[in-house]
Amino acid sequence: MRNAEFDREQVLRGAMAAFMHKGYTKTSMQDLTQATGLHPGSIYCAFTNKRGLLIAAIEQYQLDRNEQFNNLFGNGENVLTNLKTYLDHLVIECLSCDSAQACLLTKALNEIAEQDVEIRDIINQYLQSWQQALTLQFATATLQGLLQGNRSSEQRAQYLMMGIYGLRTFAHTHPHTFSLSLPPPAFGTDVVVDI
Amino acid sequence: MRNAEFDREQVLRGAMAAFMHKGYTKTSMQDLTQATGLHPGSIYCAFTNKRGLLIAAIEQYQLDRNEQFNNLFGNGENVLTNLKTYLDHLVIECLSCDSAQACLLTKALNEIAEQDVEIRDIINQYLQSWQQALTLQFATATLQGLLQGNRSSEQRAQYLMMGIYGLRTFAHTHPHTFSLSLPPPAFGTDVVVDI
DNA sequence: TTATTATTTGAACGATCATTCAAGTTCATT
DNA sequence: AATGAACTTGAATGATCGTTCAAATAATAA
Repeated sequence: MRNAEFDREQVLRGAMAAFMHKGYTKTSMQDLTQATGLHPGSIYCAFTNKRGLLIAAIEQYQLDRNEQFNNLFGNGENVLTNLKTYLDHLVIECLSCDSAQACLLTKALNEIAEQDVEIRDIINQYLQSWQQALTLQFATATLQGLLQGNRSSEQRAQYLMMGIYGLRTFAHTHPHTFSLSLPPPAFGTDVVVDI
Repeated sequence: MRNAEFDREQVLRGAMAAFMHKGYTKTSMQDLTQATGLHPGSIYCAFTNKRGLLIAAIEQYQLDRNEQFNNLFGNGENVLTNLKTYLDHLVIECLSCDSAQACLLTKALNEIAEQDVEIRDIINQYLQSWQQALTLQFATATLQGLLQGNRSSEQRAQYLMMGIYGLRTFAHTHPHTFSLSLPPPAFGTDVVVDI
């Protein structure tokens, strides 16, 4: 017997960065050997495929985002405060303007959703669980009497997801002048109570 | 002398469809010869490049969208009514669930923005002019006393663009059950007055 | 009609792609 | 130490990619 020499998470984060920067199709195996430090044979041994590496990278992306989410909402703070800081972090991330500003899930969804149903379903499942986590936060806020109006928590979460999608694309359209131009209205600090 | 035999618009619409369906990188020249009816040599004679064909297709897309926009807002109707039907059309288009539901501009922006600055700038210029057209509509509505609140027309247009981006991505995430699940709250008929 | 010029055709090209595989290496087990 | 299974290596493979080009064709101008 013999164990793999590489650090799986480190490899997957390298692949993530490559896929986010160039997109799936344009990222060559040569790019991936450089980004992961693995030779082609090792990649195929561990992940079957270039496609398998993408799936594994997407899974790791989801795990990382999930941990980040739980770290933020795991404290006993006010739910609305947490939601606001969550959105603030998102806006800041979009402002940073590097290739990591794109969400690997939506980026991959845009590129290959129509070609690969299996990957599309995986991505949609992750996005759905993300939305459900937001729904749970809204439900908690409602129970604590922090929210008004008669919209359901599901609706609020769904609408917030749409807003986040829009924010990310919007950031793409303003790669340089995002911070100089008008900040997206009602995002960051205001949007939560508006919803 | 000799003129081209093909119908330029028809060719570009075929290329548009191919690029929207498979994305730029995954659309091969073989796909394009089939989608346009042109042989490789003719494509290179008329558009220089595969890249040149994409740029021309994007331009045609913008022209088509622009004409559609002007047709809707060119009547003397109430501006808010027009805005509402505009969004209704957008929602219906997203519901249709074919590959044309994606906007070629945002799709190309997602795929190659980071690799090709020139194309990114072209796309952003088109999106910007689209946003300015919306700004003009909001300004007209404001002059007619149809809108309340103290947000500027630029802010409203910017926010609406973000909403449209979000709606399109959201439609991607609900390819089958979009109409069965909750319709996106406050979109279609309500969002205009909310903004 | 003839000369000229542009377009069309489609086979061929080199480059690059994802993938394979046989040889070399390493470590857990005996 | 010897064994053997799993991982690593990186050159080789066939396929496909975008692109080219010389010959054929067609339309305009003279």
